[in-house]
Amino acid sequence: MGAEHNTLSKSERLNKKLLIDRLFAGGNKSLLAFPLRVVYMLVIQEREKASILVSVPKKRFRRAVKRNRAKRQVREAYRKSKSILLRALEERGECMVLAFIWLDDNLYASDVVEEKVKNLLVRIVEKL
RNA sequence: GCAGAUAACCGGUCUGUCGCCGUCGUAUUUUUACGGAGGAGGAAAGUCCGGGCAGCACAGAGCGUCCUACUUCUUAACGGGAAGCUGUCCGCAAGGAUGGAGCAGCGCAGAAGAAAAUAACCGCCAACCGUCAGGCUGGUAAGGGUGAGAAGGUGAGGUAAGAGCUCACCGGCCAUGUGGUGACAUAUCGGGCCGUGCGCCUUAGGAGCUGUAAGAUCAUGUAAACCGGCGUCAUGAGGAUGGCUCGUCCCAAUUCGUCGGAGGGUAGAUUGCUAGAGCCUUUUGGUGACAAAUGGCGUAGAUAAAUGACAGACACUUUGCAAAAAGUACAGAACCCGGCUUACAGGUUAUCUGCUUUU
RNA sequence: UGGACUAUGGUGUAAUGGUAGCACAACAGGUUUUGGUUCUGUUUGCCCAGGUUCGAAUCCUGGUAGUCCAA
Repeated sequence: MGAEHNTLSKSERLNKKLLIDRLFAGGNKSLLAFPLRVVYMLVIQEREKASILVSVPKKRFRRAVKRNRAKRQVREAYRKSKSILLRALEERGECMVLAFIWLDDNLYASDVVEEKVKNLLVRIVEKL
């Protein structure tokens, strides 16, 4: 696995209820790049270096088609640019859990979303 | 040609790069890697009906409660569908929308109006009283205004005035005949003949409850819940049968303590999970919904939830002389089916209707 | 995913199918030197669209928005 293989398999998705509860319980850092907010937390040891979760509230888009599109855009953007984060984590030997939350009522073009995700990842790496 | 009606169908295509989820094959101890084949809808939506499937409950009868309600069919079933009957409304038409068990009995109907059902306010007529005004007694449903609804309708005869009081026609009801499986239609006859709406009610048919987050298995683990034994406390005939009654069943139940048995919940994994009242072709039966037979097909299975992102080309629509520009609907499986309802850019086919033109 | 329910002035909340009330708020006027209190008056409503009915906030159907429950 490297920068050449920009995969995003099932094991990189966050689906453990306990971890999600801890992530949103409070006290964790969050960054904002409108229309996205990211919440992240360092964890001790997981199978993957970083696992993510994308959330688009039903209040923002009532129709499932638009919700799915927003989630797919964010996932795609993370898949393309996750090497920024992974390299930094590998240097420090730590693991991380992230949650992306959609905040706006409108859809955006894919390149805009990708730019915002990159921006967030770079800022996370800076703050480590 | 234009404008419509009905029914059925489609609802973008191709190429490249990078990915996601099952599955199959090969390699590999596993991890994993490579390759093959596949991967959202007509509504997947709303969750409005009906069923399958699963768990729990369950001797039975009557009543109650709830649902359905023109007829005949269709189906696993339905409140759906088909074909018909009949009333009302819309449309020049093709057609469309919508209602329809029964009326034996009972109740209600604001305001208005004399009166909302064993009708006399005004009016009309007659007798009596009075001085002319009028009063009083009786008859009268033709006229008046109100109202959603006013005592079958129209005409003629008749009468003091009127009145199905009588007659003709129309409507309605009863009986009989004919046609139809039937709703019903139609013909004849008869007696002078039913106010409207809603509800109760009556009749016929039907309905156990919960839902795949059901349920099953595994692993961790042993509770204050369950079962049985023993002891103990107070009460003294009850408890169960989904609302009530009858009937039936239990003969002990309840409190606390103790011993033994059994294994519940939470988080997780696997399963349930996709071959099913399945889809397509042809033929036959049927007006049709649909049914039967023959042949063929293998067709998503996720779980904080995959089926995608980007680029290019084409196609279609609108604007435009052109170049070109803008746009390409509604919408995302969550156990599975049958319907219903709602949303939907644009397009195709068939039959039919109206108008117009030509032959 | 499965199920239950609600929608009435700016806010909270009533109404048996028959004129939509009440309280607070807002506004205007009176009282007061002024403000408050108080008195009088006014304004603003049945989620949307169909249907049943003589008549619908109420009954029925379909939408929209919101709330709750199971986990």
